[in-house]
Amino acid sequence: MKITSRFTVAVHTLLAIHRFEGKSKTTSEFIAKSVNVNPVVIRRILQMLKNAGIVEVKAGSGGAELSKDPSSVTLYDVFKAVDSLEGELFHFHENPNSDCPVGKNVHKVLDEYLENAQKAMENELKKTTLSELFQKLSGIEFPGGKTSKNI
Amino acid sequence: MKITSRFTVAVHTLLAIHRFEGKSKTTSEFIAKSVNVNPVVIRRILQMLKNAGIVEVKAGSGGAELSKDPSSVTLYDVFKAVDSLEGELFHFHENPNSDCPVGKNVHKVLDEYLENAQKAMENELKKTTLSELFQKLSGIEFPGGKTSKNI
DNA sequence: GATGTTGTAACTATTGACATTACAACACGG
DNA sequence: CCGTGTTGTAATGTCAATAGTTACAACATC
Repeated sequence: MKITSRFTVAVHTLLAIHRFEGKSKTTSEFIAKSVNVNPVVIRRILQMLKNAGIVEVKAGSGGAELSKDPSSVTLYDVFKAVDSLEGELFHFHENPNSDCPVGKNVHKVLDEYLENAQKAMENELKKTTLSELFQKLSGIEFPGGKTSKNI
Repeated sequence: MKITSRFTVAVHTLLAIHRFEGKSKTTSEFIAKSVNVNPVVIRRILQMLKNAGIVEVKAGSGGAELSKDPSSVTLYDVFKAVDSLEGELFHFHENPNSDCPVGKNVHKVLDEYLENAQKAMENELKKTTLSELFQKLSGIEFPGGKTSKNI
């Protein structure tokens, strides 16, 4: 039923990369401690985010940073980068019986509505950018209105 | 990543119950042949649909029928009946480190957007009723505009 | 070159969906 | 009221996918 935790881990990772920019080197091990998973899981996700052009990862020297303006990266972009293995949210049963009028036509009847539902979800994710999330985190951490730079 | 096939199987089942009303006894075995799964899978799903008040199942004599006006049952109702085990579409990683400013606040930052995305999907499912699906199937089977009653 | 990190493969553990078998409970026709 | 066919449900097996873990070569920087 559920969408992989890779998605929330990826967002957490991006929040951490931004939050600790200039303060700590955001290695896979550092991020892994914040998320509370194995560092290899973070490396795999960083790799996917890199392939999507969202982050740069520094092999050897260590650490990762954003490679795009966070106001141009939406939750949908992150979702697609790490979690859209097959692209289909709903799982249709495999072999409806084409000798039955229902089995023969069930895809024609249903597919349209399933696609629309998935798109509605994705469009909602498109509404939120990373910079909004960064600001929201900042607002929670520093209710006085300061940014994390002002510690 | 995917939502269980129980959902599409349930819709298929409801389509079959309606399509063969008065023509064939829609036993779990009959429906199972159309869907192409084990009859027990259908019985379990019929049970869930029964618990949701969507169908009546006749123990002993066999067969199932709708127990609600199909124009009052939406895809969302079916979805909730069979697939909403925990209610959460997204899977948040379990134990973000509360000693880290990101881990401590990641739920406060993200939850709202995840809920909205799920609701957007669910609201889209609420737009479609069973009677629309029945009509659409009929339109595909009988492009001349007749209903299945006119075979 | 020493050190620390990434990139990635290989293997394991765990979970969940679904298939399958089995059988008691039940309804109805004869 | 018994035989037949069906449902209701438990128990078990199978399989795929996620995620955890170990291991190590490739790499960058001092």
